[in-house]
Amino acid sequence: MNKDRTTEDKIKEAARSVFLSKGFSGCSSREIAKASGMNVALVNYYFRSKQKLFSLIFAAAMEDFMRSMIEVFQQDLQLEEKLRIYIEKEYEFLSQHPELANFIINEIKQDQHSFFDHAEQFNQVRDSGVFAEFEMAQQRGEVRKIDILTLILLILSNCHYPFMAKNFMKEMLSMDDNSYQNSLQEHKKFVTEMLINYLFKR
Amino acid sequence: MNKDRTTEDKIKEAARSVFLSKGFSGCSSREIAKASGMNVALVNYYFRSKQKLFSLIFAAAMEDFMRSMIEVFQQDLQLEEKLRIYIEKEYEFLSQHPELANFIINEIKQDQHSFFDHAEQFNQVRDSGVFAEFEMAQQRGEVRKIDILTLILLILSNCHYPFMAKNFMKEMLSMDDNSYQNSLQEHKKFVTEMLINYLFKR
DNA sequence: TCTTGTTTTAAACACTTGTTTAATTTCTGT
DNA sequence: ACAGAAATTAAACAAGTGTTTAAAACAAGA
Repeated sequence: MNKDRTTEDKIKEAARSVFLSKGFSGCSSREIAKASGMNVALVNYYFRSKQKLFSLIFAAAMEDFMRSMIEVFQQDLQLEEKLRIYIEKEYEFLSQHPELANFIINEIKQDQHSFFDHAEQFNQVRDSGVFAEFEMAQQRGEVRKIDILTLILLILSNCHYPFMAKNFMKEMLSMDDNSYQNSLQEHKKFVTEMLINYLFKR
Repeated sequence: MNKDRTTEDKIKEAARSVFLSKGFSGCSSREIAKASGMNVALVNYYFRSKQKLFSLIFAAAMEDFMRSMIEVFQQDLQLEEKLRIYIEKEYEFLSQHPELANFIINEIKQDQHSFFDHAEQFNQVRDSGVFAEFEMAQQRGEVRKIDILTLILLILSNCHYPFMAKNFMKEMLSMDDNSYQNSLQEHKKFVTEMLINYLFKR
């Protein structure tokens, strides 16, 4: 069991929740303070500035966001299995953190002069060797010949977008939240099948 | 040749540019004024409020964003041709308006209590009859049996996400803007092939 | 109890926000 | 040239912004 959450943790949790749903420019320090039950001065007492607090939250969110990719790609598995498991994990994870994809993609886009470094997670993906692995499988004729960007885009598009465009899709098809979430479970199967069919020769 | 752009138009163009790159909450009235070479009072003189100006820009952007979908789906073509042409048009359009997908998806997401109505464009999509057409083709056994949400998601994911995640992908794969744009032209072909292969039986 | 350091608070700071005012300039038709 | 309307401006408004200050409340060890 946990001890009482400290004030610092309460603020951090509130900040995460507020930042993720509204973005850095969409909320104020006072809103975060109020959401945590504290006042503005405490936010800066513990974290020095809104920007520093945000950087903290963003870095943690980035780790979460990239975890399944890094973990699965590093495992010793057949490429096809890696893809299956990654899709499974990503849908499961994003179902529980539906705002994360939007948050990361947006804040990276806005981060004009690279305020924070996303380098570490990206390096881990590159260093996992999965790209080289894919290229070797291409040479053995096991997988379709496409470039790495296309490969990653095919995968991430179909994993991230369904969560990022939730409200857009809900309004276009007049769906409620529940049936959308449920339908995504079905969608996951089609995405998996389509990608495997397309990428792997048999 | 155009006459001189009026002040109203200058402000509207500046507003579009600023709103699209920073979002509603990411910019100020004064920033828009400055970008148009005018001052703050003029912005409200012509458009009454930041919110009203934004609604105007958003509605126009929404029309642009949905145009290819509506136009192509309404045409009298085979389903497979519709898909081919839609992907082609969407990539061409988003290449010229790379910020649009992000803008629409985000502002709809933030629009908690449905401030503006996106209903019209969505209705036009539904009224195009393309969904019923797809379901009939399913019954004739010409296309794979999947629900409409999955169909639309498969298509939009692969058309929108590559533009929405541009900076994210560029950083992950250490690419510059030029080579990314070029690679997307290749990507388009793979997406088309994959979707057609998967959806249509032959 | 007193002291020292930490945590919390209300208040203030300077600056930005969206919006409005009232005065001035520019235009237009007579 | 003049009058009335439209366009433009600088300035002001109240409210909100991120951040800091200085005092108060609290904790713990002597």
